[in-house]
Amino acid sequence: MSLTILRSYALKEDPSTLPPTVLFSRDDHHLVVFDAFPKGIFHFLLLPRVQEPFSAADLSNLRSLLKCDRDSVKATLEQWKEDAKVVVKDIEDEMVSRYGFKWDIWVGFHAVPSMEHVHLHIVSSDLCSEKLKHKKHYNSFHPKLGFFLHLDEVLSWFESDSYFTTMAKLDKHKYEALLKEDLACWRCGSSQKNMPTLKAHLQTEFDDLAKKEKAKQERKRKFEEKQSASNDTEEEVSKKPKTTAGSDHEAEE
DNA sequence: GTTCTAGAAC
DNA sequence: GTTCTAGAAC
Repeated sequence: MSLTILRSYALKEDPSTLPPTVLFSRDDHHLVVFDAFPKGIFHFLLLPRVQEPFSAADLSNLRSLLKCDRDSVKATLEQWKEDAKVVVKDIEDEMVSRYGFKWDIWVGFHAVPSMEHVHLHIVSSDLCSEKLKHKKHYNSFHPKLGFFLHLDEVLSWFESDSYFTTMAKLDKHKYEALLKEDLACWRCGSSQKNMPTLKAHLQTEFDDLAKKEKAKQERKRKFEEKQSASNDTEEEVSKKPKTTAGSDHEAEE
C-alpha cells in the first residue's frame, strides 16, 4: 500500500476510470472511496480533488489546509460537511436494508494521518471489522479520546481564535501519545485487557444495540397496528374521520 | 497503511 | 506453550 495512493486518486483527470471497488461516488469537487481497510462495517473516505484555491501541498493534510486562507478553509469544510451528509444518508439506507436498523456514523479526521492527502473518514460506529487489529487502529477512531477530530469539532475552531490556533498547532507527539492509551470501550467506558477482548466486547455491544433497536421497532409496529385497528373500529362505529397527526414520531433515548 | 516477528505477558 | 504487542521494514 502506497502512502500516496489517495493523492493519486485526487489528482486523476477522470476519476470515473477508478475501479468500482475503489470509487463509491464523485462530483466535480471530491471523490468518495471505499476505505481499503475498513475499521467499521461501513467506512468511506472523502477526498477533495486538487483545485483552486488550494494546491496539492495545501491539501496534504488537515494541518497544512488550516494554514490557508481562513474563510476559504471554513467554506471548504462546510462544503465537505454537506457532501458527507449525502454519504451518511446512503449508508443509513444500506444499514436499514441490510440490518433492519441504523446506528451512528462518525465524520472526522485523524489528528495525525498516516497517508498523504487530506481525507475525511466516514465510518460506522460499530467498529466491528476484521481489519481493526491493533490498539492504534481502535484508539484512532475512539470518538472521545481526542485523536479522531470530528468535523463539527474542527468547524467549531473557527468560532474562537484562541482555540483554533491552539488546536491547529498542537504537537503531533501529543496526539500520537493518545494512540497508546489503555483500551476502553467508547460506549460503556469499560476497560479492556487486550485487542481480542476489546473486539469481542465491541461485537457484544453491537449485538445488544441491534437487539434493542429491533425490539423498539417491534413495539412501534404493534403500537401502529393497534392505532390503525382502533381507528378502523371508530370509523365503523361512528364514521368519524381519523385524526392521527403526530402519532408516528419515534421516541428518542 | 500492512506485514513480519522477537520477546513480553500470561 | 500460546497469545499478544509493538517496533522495524516495506
